[in-house]
Amino acid sequence: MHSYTLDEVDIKILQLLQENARLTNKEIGEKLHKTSSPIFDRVKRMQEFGIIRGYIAVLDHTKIDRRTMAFTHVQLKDHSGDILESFEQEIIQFDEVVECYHMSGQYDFILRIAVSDLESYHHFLMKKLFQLKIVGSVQSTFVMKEAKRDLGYKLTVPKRAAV
Amino acid sequence: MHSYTLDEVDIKILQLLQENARLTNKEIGEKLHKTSSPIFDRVKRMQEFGIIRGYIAVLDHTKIDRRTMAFTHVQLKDHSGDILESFEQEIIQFDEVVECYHMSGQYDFILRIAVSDLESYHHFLMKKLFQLKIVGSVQSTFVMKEAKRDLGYKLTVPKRAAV
DNA sequence: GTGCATAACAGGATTTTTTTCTGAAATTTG
DNA sequence: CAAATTTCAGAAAAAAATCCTGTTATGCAC
Repeated sequence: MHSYTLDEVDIKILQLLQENARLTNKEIGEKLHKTSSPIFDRVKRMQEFGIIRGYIAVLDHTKIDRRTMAFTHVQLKDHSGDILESFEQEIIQFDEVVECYHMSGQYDFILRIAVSDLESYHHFLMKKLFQLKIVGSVQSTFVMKEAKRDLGYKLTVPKRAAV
Repeated sequence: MHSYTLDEVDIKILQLLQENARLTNKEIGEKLHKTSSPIFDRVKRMQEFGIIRGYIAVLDHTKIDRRTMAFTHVQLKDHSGDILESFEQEIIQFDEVVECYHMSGQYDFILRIAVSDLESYHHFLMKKLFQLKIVGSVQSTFVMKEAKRDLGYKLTVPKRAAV
């Protein structure tokens, strides 16, 4: 079988696991009025189909010396395919860069940067980002408040959701 | 005790759990040349101290009808405290808004939007974001490629990391 | 350095969960 | 409606989490 259509039970399981991946199959089953067996089978199948990509621990970034978060908007001087590729390859090596997206529109890249403080951010700009000669303009903005940061997605039962 | 200093063993455990929260204590122990007991105790303590906030399943967003990702930069018409608060409260209710940050600098808010396609994005703008009368200007850019998306952080042994 | 207090750890016992298996019930399909 | 397939419950086995005990290691005061 090479396609998978999520039903309501799958959706519920995914919603629960997106909130708390440590729920036992029994606990999930109780919420859905089932035993642990079908939960086990469904989770296993969704893993095999790549719907569930993995399970991770979420840390409090304020407690591991990453209090300062910024979005850094980067425009390159040049836009040949090779240039884009090599910028991308270099920038994602830096630990400060936790996310890097190649964007349409005004900016070529949006980076999410997580560092301990402004001094570290300055160091990142000077010693790392600006060292890449292809960088044109950079615009930095800092997160003052995280109003919402969902690592999961709200799910709905799809009309056609074969994967 | 009300402070916690992470040592090398804690750091290693956190690194491993950020990659794969399904590792057993025994497996982690083997990598660190310890039995499962100290791993169990340390993980439990780091949970109690809020260093580990939780465990979540990571889904493939392309397989759950959230293929289109955008960053939406919002400027408000007004900046009184109440206005900011109420915008924030309203915008985070929408399922399309998976992240919302109150920013310093040019934009007041950066939103990460995850939807199925451009039509849905258009719908979000017209029927939801633009309905909030306080919204001044909006600039949308779309993710063409996710070059890097780390949900965890690289950790280093801190000089002083009491929490 | 010595002794004391504390923290870290190994090993084992117990409980809980995962995982596998089997057959019955429900659903789908022709 | 009958056959095929899927979903599920229940039980059994294997593995993991959890708890406990005592020993070793570590840090600290003197």
